[in-house]
Amino acid sequence: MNIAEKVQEELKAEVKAAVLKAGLAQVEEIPAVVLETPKEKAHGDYSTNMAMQLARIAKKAPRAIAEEMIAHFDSSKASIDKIEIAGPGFINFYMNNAYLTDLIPVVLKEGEDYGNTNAGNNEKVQVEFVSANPTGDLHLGHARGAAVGDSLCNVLEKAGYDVTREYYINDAGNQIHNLALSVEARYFQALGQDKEMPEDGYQGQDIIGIGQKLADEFDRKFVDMSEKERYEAFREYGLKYEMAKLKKDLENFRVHFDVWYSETSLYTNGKIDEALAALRENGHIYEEDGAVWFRSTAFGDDKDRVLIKNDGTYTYLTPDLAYHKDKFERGHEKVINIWGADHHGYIPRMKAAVEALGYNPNNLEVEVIQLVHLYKNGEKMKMSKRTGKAVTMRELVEEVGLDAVRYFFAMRSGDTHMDFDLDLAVSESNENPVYYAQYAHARISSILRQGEEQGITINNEADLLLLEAEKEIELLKKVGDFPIVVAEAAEKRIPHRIANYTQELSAAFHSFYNAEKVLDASNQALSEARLSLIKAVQITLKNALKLIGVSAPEKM
RNA sequence: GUGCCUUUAGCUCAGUUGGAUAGAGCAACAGCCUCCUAAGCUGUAGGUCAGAGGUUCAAAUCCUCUAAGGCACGCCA
Repeated sequence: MNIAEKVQEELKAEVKAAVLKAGLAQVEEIPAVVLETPKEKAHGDYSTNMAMQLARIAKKAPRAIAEEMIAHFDSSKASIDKIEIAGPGFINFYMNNAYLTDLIPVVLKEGEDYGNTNAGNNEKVQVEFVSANPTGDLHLGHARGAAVGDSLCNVLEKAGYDVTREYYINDAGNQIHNLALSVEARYFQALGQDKEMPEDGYQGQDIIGIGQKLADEFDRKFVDMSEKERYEAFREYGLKYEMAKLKKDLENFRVHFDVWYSETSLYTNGKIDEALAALRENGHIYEEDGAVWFRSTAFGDDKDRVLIKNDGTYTYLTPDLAYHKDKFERGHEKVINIWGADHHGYIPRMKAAVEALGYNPNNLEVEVIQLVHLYKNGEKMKMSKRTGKAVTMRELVEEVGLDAVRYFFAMRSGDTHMDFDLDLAVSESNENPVYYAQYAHARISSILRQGEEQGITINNEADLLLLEAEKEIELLKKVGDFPIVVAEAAEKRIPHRIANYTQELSAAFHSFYNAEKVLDASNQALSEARLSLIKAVQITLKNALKLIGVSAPEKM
């Protein structure tokens, strides 16, 4: 348990003890102790609303209850300096902040592990994200999903969950069929022959590129093949090419997957049949109009869903539910899907399927990522995937820079519609929030370098109790919050909380930097203590930025 | 028409167990570099938390209704 958490736990225990000693309520009546950090510094370091919560149980006025509680407080036990009653009945605690200096050696020692907790209890969590069809370039929406998904995975890992990152490759359905036909058309076109694109073909530049590449490399080799052979060749080549590109783009986006799960494998290894058999056995399947249906309405869906079309092929849902069955069979306790907003209507049927297959639908969590609108020169940019006009993830990164893109997406909760201001993201100025945190890191690095030049370095014997200025204490508190923030972000699946935190921590540092000088040749002891402090800040900031996939530069 | 998401400062957004005077960045205004990076700091101004009811000691937060914008409602994926 980290230090800040420990202090809070002690305090909570004392609050509870005081209620009991004052005879205000029975043990089982006491609500969970809520400690919060008041927005106003004047309201102390922590406050609790216990007195107000007890008003009904103890049948007394909140302020009177607070009085009695304070009378029974053992201040020595929980590093409390002063207690006050305020407002309608808040009890404010002013802590003895000496404990905070204990934090620094811990951070320095843990280094990149600082912030790790076992809040997740090693729970096995599988996160599926991006999972874009391998039929074209990743676009803006995928970039957001990738950024949010990756950050969430990082946060979960740091908070002690056992995370598997997974990409579901839709390599079996209609879209691959269309990909093959699109490649074929582009190939013939590259050879100067007339060939129309299929109706639902992929118009993207990259497919034109494949056609050209095949023409350059193999010339007329495919023209002479049988149609079937040619189709198979293009299908395979197109898929391989697209997947390689996808993986590379994601690597360049600092996103890594543990498992690339092939939809086709569900066909070949019998998982689809197994899933269908399981549903049939449980009586959730019926036939009508020549099709096989899943009675998903029995599990809260608004209509039943076709699993096998009357032409004998599966709908998209069928392999996907087999995939989800497999996710749980592999022992994942929680399965998290990160889906684009355009798929949100799909959630009830997948939850229904999970339940029908015998699993708890609450263990399937779907995080919906809302659309991104790109703005340039104050105008909204129009885009369409069908015509291949969408801005790709690669273009976005090239234009804006990776750190800025990751940061912009990490800043915002995934479930809000987002406006992405290209001009702001591109600007290398104080208008761009990504530099705020990076600049803090670079500044610290610079001070540490200069300290070494001046012979003032971090010293394990430094007297950290010298750190008592207001800005120092605030900065230390922020550093101490980090493990709690990570755990909260993980539990609530809100990775944007981390981006938020980097701003808070940076703000505390910049403010400290302007108020106090770190390197002071005339005060070696204080300089050493402050060096330790900023080193701890640097470590924390770097760890936080790493969680959201943003680099921590030494110089800017 | 039905379901889901959104609506908070001029703009982009935090506010995720209901708490005290609703916050940050940008934009605006006024200051701060003989001093560790001014991509910074300090201060000022800026709000009917879309609207109306309700729940309670207390609501931006929970419930109901209304409005506006977005997305989805396929034997497509």
